Amino acid sequence: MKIATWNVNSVKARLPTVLEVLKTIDCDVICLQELKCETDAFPYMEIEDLGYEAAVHGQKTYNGVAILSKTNIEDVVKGLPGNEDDEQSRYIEVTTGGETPVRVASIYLPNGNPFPGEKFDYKLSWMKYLEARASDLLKLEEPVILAGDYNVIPSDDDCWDPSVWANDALAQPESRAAFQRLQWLGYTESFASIEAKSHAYTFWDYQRGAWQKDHGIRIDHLLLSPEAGDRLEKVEIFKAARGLEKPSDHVPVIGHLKLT
DNA sequence: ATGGCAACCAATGGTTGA
Repeated sequence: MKIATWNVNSVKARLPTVLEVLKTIDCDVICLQELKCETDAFPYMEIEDLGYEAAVHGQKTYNGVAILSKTNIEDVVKGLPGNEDDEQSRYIEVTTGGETPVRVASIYLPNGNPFPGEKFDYKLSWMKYLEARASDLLKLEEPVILAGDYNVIPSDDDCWDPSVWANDALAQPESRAAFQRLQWLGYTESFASIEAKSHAYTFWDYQRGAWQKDHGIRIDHLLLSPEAGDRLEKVEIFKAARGLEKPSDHVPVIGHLKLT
């Protein structure tokens, strides 16, 4: 199984680009974030034409997450369980995969800037609910994949210049600790576990020529339960997506799992 | 000199993102 996570930064504003990239990477499951459209406005037809079923949790203007799968999607959960009062569409979870079912979540974790402040508090609170849900999902003892834009730079080696990010919500010790706690629960951070490369990025700002200078950060991650982590074969960052016309500022991260 | 980009909604600018 090939599974990807990708923050598209508006599915409507760059639909041709999105469809082209999805065709190129040809994954079985795709987790999308920052749709910036309401659930009913999602381009279901175009996505179905590529062979995908779609589960969508959208909202007007901001946020919005989806999971696309080439096999049947079941047991859809919209919103982070336990955090039902959250009005922002940042979490969707499904079971898919056909004969070898996997539980998959598409996550758009709050940015948290400016730090410190209310938005940072919201980020940390959201991460606590995510940790509780992640813990519950382990009890399934099945392959679980928590995929998304975590808005966390795990270490100083995951950005081009730590000093630039020192006061940013994405690199705060509290953000990193909350991300680390997911791994202490038993989840494997795919890229770090088998690529072990520093200064590999998944996001480059539109500003200041960040892409041309390779001033990026690594904030899009695939976290795997033990049942999925054992079957991880390869992780790719589809960097070419950032060089296309009208690109998203994020690129897809793709995990290859050998599921029997 | 401390910005510079892009999307969105609404409106010819403000908000948000990372």
